[in-house]
Amino acid sequence: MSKELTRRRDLIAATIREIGERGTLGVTVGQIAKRAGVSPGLAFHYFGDKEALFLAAMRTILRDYGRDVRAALGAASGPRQRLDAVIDANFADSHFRDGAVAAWLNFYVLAQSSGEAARLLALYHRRLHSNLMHDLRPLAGASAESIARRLAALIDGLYLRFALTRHDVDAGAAADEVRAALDAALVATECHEPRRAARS
Amino acid sequence: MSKELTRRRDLIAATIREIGERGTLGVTVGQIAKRAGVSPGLAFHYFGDKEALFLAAMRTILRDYGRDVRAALGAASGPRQRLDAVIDANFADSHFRDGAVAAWLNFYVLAQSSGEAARLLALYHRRLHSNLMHDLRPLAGASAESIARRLAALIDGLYLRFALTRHDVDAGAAADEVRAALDAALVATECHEPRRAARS
DNA sequence: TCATTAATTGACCCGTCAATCAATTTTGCC
DNA sequence: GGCAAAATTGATTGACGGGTCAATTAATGA
Repeated sequence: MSKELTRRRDLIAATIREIGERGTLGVTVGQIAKRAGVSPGLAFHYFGDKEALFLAAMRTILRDYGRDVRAALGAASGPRQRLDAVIDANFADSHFRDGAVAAWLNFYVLAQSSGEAARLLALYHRRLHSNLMHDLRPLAGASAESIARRLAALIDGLYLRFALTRHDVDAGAAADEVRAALDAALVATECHEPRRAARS
Repeated sequence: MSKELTRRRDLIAATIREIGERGTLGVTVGQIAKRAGVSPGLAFHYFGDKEALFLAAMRTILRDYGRDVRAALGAASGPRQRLDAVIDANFADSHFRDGAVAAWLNFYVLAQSSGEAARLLALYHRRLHSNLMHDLRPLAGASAESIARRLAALIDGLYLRFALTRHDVDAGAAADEVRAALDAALVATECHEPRRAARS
């Protein structure tokens, strides 16, 4: 039984690394199995088919992400610190390591045609949104909803850009950009009522 | 000779639609050719291989995007109006129509392993950035650079989210979000350091 | 020790698909 | 009409990859 868990873990890790290396979900199950030091048949034995293996890998990535966020929140106190923690967690090294980036990109593609992938993606969206809302509400009141939407999209967009720009992937800089946007949004709501958005 | 142009156009249109329908670059050249009302061989005759066909399709999408932006800018006057125009153009219907969304997602995946795709993507990034900078400089001065980076990422992130969320793809709402972010950024810079109007 | 079960292998099947190419049709031209 | 060049076909090839499965090996335990 613990043998099975080990195998599953190994295969999932191999899936992420292999996709990360080749950049595409078009890697073969054989390549993944080989990297896991296992025969191709075993991957099918444990996961059924290739898509299920990939989705298991994404579930692992999302679980790790959730763990990181929770850990960061645990060490923070007060709305602003907690928001910073969420932002930092979204650009933690673990999200750029291995093949997480490539996995995410392929995940987006798959989410268009796979109901399960779409479900998982929606889960991520909901989690991020509710994490932001929790600490944005006390700071921005009625504007919280709109700010949360913007921050979430900004996080995704920055992740995309930083991930796809070969040269220097400095995750810290991305987190700073989000913080700057958050500052601007908060200052703006305090300073003066935005005409188009909700009032604070 | 104009026959060739017609064929190329048809094949490119078919590529975008086919990818849009299936969601993946994993469509076969045969399917694309069939949709274009042409034999598979012809696609290879004109484009060489599948990747070249797809990149030609992306070049078309980017060219259309550039055209939209230029048209919108032509009808605008003053920095703020021009920024609004750029933002609107980025969420014009044409970017969501057909298979543009699916093409973009697969383009991101390909940009990881194809130099040409990466080059094209960088071109898009540069264009967007310089469009934003042109009219942000007079409005935000020294903050322009950072605001432009944030707006560009926000645009990408919102596009992703709106594209991947089946239910309500209201592009206008996305544009409003970007405008709200722009307002906040400008208000924030004004509040922070009440400054004289710009240099350019 | 040996029998039973679980884990694992890897050869194999079968469909698929990118790419080729010889053959055929169409076009353009005199 | 008739001829050369261009356009187009679609059958074919060769490789490849997902998934299966019968056979083999390891673990368990009495």
